[in-house]
Order: sequence, then structure tokens, then C-alpha cells
Amino acid sequence: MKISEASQASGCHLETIRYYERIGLMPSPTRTGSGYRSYSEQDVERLRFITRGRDLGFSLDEIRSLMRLDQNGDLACEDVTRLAQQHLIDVQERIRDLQRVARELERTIRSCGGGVRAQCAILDALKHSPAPGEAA
Amino acid sequence: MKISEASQASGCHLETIRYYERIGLMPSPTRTGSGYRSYSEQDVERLRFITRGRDLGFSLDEIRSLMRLDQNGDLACEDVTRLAQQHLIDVQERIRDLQRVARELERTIRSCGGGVRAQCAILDALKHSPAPGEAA
DNA sequence: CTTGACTCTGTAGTCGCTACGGACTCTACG
DNA sequence: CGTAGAGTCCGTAGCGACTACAGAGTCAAG
Repeated sequence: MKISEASQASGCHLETIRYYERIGLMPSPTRTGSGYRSYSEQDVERLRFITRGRDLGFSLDEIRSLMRLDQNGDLACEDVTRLAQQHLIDVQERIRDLQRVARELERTIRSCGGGVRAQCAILDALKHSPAPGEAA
Repeated sequence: MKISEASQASGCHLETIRYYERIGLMPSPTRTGSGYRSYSEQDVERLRFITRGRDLGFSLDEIRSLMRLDQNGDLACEDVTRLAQQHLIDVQERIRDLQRVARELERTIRSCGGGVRAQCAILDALKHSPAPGEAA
């Protein structure tokens, strides 16, 4: 199938497919006589694999590793689990960071509610607060 | 003060200060006879303003807007609040996305716990799950 | 036979930095 | 006075993960 069909079938943006090929994440597909890329069902599965990995927040490098482990066959499971667990930890940390940010924003926005415009509490916070996250 | 001192005083990386100047987020500072940048206390405050904005996840463009609003004086408060609220919504959305990702990862990792290595549940999930987030 | 949709390649832009190379300046020590 | 080392200058390139574009070629339908 042609690249636009592979794109539709995999849910992966057309230009992104070419990008994955360029960086060696996807193999160079076979070509038609006139030079058009021709993808197999297996290629589409690989694209879906990558897309799902991205949806789960894995980096392209991590996905590369996962695919290598997948091809290795034996002993892969442990390594895969380790990679996934580390990734989960990273995600959880990012969540905590963002929650801290959200709390800080809420606090700041709330303090501005009054509407006395002589000085804006939000701008004030940006100017004078002791770096959010630092201190309690 | 020189750039390295301004860097220390503001907590903003030295090269980042030059970068902010290059993109017009910081004004061009005065220069010493030999061409060294010379920063005032006001400049440092501006740098801190930017850094705190970044810590709260605002983009440099949003920070640019905030600073413009700050200089406008009147009527700014409403606009500032709107900007901050929109940003809060974005942050909350990102948190939800990440939480979904974390749940999905936990589920997948858990299902791999057994350790029968004939086929890895994590890789399987990446291969066959109906795109996480889609469907319940 | 022409029109329009598709595909090709290569390159540049995005965001927010960070790092480098090679030249200059300044300070302290001998 | 000379020199070593630290600091600064500028311009450019790299990161990650795309996305967008220009200009050329290809293909199918009317």
C-alpha cells in the first residue's frame, strides 16, 4: 500500500512516517517502479507499535529499544519491564510537577479574584514570590 | 553587574540570558567600554519574572504578554487573569493526559508480573491494544 | 491531453534552551 | 612587564519529535 494508506491505517501522520524512516526507526520500504514507497501490513503494525508507544509517552529511543527487545525474543521481558517501570516513574514525577504548578496557579489566580486593579496579584506573584516550588 | 553575576542573582543560566536578549525577551543591556554586558537590579528582576513564569509552565510568548500587560498598567488585571486561567486549564489537561498514561502503564506492567516469558505482556500491549485512550 | 491528486526529495522552521569554537578582555601574580 | 587563567564576546549548531514547504515527478479519470 502507498504511504497515505499506511498513514490512514496506522494513524501516523504521513510526514512522520517518512521522518521515522529517515532516523532509522522504520526500515526503508520497498518501492514501486516509479519510486513510490510501498508498505506491508507488517510495516503498518510497526507504525502502530511506535504510535502506541508515543501515546504512552515513550521517547523514540525507548521505542527503538523496545523494538529491539521484541526482536531478541528471549529474556526480553525483564528488560522491557524495567524500561516500562522507569518510564512510569518519570511520568509520575511529571504529574507531581504539574500538580504543583497547578496548585500554585490556582492559589495565585484566586488571590486576584477581588479585582482591585491597582496592582495585579498574579503579576505581583511573578515578581516577588520566592520561586514557586521552593519553600512550602 | 556582569552577566555571570546577573546569572547568579537571577538563577537564570548565563547562556539563557543571552538567548532571551536575542529573541527580544530581555532588552539589550548597557555595555562597558570593552563591550561586556552590564545589568541593573531591574534587569535581574525581569529575569526572575521570566524564570518564575517558566517554572509555572508559561511559554516565553505568554511571558512576553504578561510583561507587556504589566507595563500597560490599566486594565491589565483582567487580561492577566484570563491568560493565567487558560494556562491553568492547559496544565490540568496535561495532568489528566499523563494520569491516563500512568494508569495504562500500571495496568500493562501489572499484567506482565507473572513472568512467563513466552510472550511479553507489555510488548503485546504495544502491538495489539486498541490505541490507549481510545475506547474505555 | 489536461487536470488534479498524490508522491518524491531536501531543507527549514518550531520551542527553549545548551554547547561549542575562536577571539577578545580583565585580573592577579611573579 | 609578561603571562596564565578566568571571564566574556559573537555566531552557529545541536537537541527531540515532529511539521511544513518548494519544486519536481507520477498516476488515474474525464
